[in-house]
Amino acid sequence: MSAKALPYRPHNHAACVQHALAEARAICKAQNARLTPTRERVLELIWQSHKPLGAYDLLAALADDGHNAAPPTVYRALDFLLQHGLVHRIASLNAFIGCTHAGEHHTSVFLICRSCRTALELAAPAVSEAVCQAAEAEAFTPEDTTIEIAGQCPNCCHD
Amino acid sequence: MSAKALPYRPHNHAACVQHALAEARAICKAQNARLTPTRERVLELIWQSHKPLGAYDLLAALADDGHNAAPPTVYRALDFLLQHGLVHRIASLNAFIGCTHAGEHHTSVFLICRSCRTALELAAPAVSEAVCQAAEAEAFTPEDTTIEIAGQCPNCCHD
DNA sequence: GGGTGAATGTTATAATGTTGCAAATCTTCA
DNA sequence: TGAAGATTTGCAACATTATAACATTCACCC
Repeated sequence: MSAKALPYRPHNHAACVQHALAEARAICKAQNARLTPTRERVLELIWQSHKPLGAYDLLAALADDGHNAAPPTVYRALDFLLQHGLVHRIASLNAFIGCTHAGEHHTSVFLICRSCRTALELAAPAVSEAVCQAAEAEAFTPEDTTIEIAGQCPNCCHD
Repeated sequence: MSAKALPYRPHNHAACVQHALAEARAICKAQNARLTPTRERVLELIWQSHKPLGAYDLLAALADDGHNAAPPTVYRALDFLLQHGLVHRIASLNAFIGCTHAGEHHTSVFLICRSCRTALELAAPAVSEAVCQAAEAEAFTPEDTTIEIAGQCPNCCHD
């Protein structure tokens, strides 16, 4: 990863997935959390693309595996992955995507293309900073920040 | 309105509502849009508080009015109000709130208290600016921006 | 190898949002 | 006026997203 692996550019996506899984294993080990087969499989499925996936998409994918799962199975796996910072929930889409900054404390900004549905996660410290200041000016204590920008990615933006 | 009518401070809320309704009528007139009784009633209900309301809350409130409405009634009214910039949707809550900057072009930031559920809408130009720059740096064309900060408002924040 | 807590399976249901079509209402213009 | 056309509403069914409650299985630890 590192250095501008833009999701909408061609790239070795298998490596992307492998990297994410390896990092997840390391993080879970460090936190003494159990990355069970179901949880790992859900994470892998989420990483199959850079497009956010719905819980029921994941459910269908598990069904294709032969795993006859019910909704709670997926939601529980997602809760676990969210809790450990391995995936993010995209509120404006009711969907989930792999975290590209797992392990680091960060406030993410998501650029979500309405054409190809690819989502790019940015750390965007300047945005975080501005948000914190705005909150502080209102004596508000931020706990959780949702920043999602829908629009056109460079690939899909034909003026 | 104007000059810091903070929603979590005591204020003449009836005036708040009246102001919002008057402005809505003016905006619709100017845009040649029909603010029908149902639409106006939904807007008024949304303005009953500074807490975002769910579509089914509105549905229940309409039922209390004696208006035996089905979900599409509410969702259509909400679509209209959204389209004309009279309300906002809070994606992280699946809920709706009156717009305090109706008529102005703006990217809003919402400060949403997890304790009292009050939501404050800010114009926050510095945040908008930072977001635009982050998007531009990725050659991304923003169309719609969702910025929602959950946390504790000054009233509810007891260290 | 039995006790304990975590994880999963299973069934049902809640909450949120949409589609499609018919009836009513408003607007327009001859 | 009054009929054509467009907008709005009523209504029934359904689709999607998420959770509750309880039983069962599994992993771990002595």
